Amino acid sequence: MDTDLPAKIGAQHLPLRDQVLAALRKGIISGDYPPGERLTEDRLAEDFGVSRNPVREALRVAEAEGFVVILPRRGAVVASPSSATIHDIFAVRERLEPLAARLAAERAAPSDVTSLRGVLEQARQATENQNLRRVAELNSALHLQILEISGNPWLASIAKALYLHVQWVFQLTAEVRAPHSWDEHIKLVDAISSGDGDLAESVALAHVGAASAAARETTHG
Amino acid sequence: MDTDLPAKIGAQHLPLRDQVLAALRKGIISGDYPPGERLTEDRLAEDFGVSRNPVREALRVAEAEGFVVILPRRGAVVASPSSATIHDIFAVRERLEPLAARLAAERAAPSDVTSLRGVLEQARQATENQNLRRVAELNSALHLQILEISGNPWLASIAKALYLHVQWVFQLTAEVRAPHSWDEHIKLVDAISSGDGDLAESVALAHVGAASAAARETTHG
DNA sequence: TGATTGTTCTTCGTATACAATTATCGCTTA
DNA sequence: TAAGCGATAATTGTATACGAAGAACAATCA
Repeated sequence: MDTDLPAKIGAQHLPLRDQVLAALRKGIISGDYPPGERLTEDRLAEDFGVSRNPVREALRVAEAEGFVVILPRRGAVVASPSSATIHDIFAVRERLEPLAARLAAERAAPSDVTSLRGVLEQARQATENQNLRRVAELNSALHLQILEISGNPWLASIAKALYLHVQWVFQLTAEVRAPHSWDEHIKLVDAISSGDGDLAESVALAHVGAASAAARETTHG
Repeated sequence: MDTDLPAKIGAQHLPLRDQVLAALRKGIISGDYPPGERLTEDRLAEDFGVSRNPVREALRVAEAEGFVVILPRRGAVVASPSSATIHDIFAVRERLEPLAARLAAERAAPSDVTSLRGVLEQARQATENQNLRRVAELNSALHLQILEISGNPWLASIAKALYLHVQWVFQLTAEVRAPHSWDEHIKLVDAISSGDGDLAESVALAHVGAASAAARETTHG
């Protein structure tokens, strides 16, 4: 109800509900709010220093996005992504990310390719410096950028949401695959910059497939 | 605030926000709230006989689902699905519905197959009776049922949302393709009941592809 | 032990208030 | 008449309070 708000949430000019939603997503993905944790409206309102109204609106959207489960009259709890869930998500990603790669290959402007190669280069450096956190960030950035380049907002938005959930689960277990997935990323960017949609699609499929297999091992193998 | 609420929204025991969301979706898809229409909170609150709070929560979710666009400090307007949008949606559906068909073929229980064939039979009768509205309903039911049978909730939820948008756009233009799409539906159910995932996937791809082509013709051809 | 009751916590919805912003409309002026 | 300007109205964004209903859990009683 007073000035501790910007400190905790950031002094943007976005509606509070959006700031709360962003903070909530971040808190959940980071493990700050672990799966199963009860999220009472009062508690979140206090955590973020806002009233209950923006919290409630943020919770509804978080539910639609699959981050929380709301039981009527009982409130919200952080969702518990099971291995079944992660398997289901990968099944969808295996269809969508190859499509995104194909579209990206067909539509990428030279500046897009330059930008993708920039990410690859930064990742190479981060790998040399053993900065795994940074490598993971760049991994994410690369995928999201390809989604944007695809030029299909529905595809981008859906795949992005799925990708967020994958990040969430992997952060909770422990990402191991990052290092050698970069060979695949290089091939993927090469395919996109070549403009060969078929090639980009098949490389992306192999890439997501490998990630999916690794996920299976990590989560219940 | 008084007793005109259950009359307009239905006396379910769901939270009002969910009832409002359902009514809002329905109003938008039916064309009751046409694209571009301003949806002020007070107006919706009056329409549904509730206060602003449940309306606001419903609007946030409707925005996440792509039915309305919310401009900060300026309120919500019904989204305007352009031909670009519908093209983008079909591009995604062409990947997801075949996957759903494959999974359904691989997992369908005998009761599922019976249920699907029941829908087909009802559709045959409705077609004989020239009941086009009913045919459209059954069309929708068949697709949604296959999504359920796929057993992948993420896939089902995403594809369902996309399908709703397709229905919306087609209702606004005028569905013509319904009659001869039922040959394809029969083939699809046959493929699913045969348990042949490859076949089901390719039939579904052809089916969505045909719908996509028809959509292109209708919307800007 | 097992069923019932009662207490407490929380959500859900309503109502209200008010600041900030945006839209509207009439008025002035060129 | 057309354009620009300013006052006014309408709407959102946020906060707060309150009552009702439901769920969980403990205490009571048969």
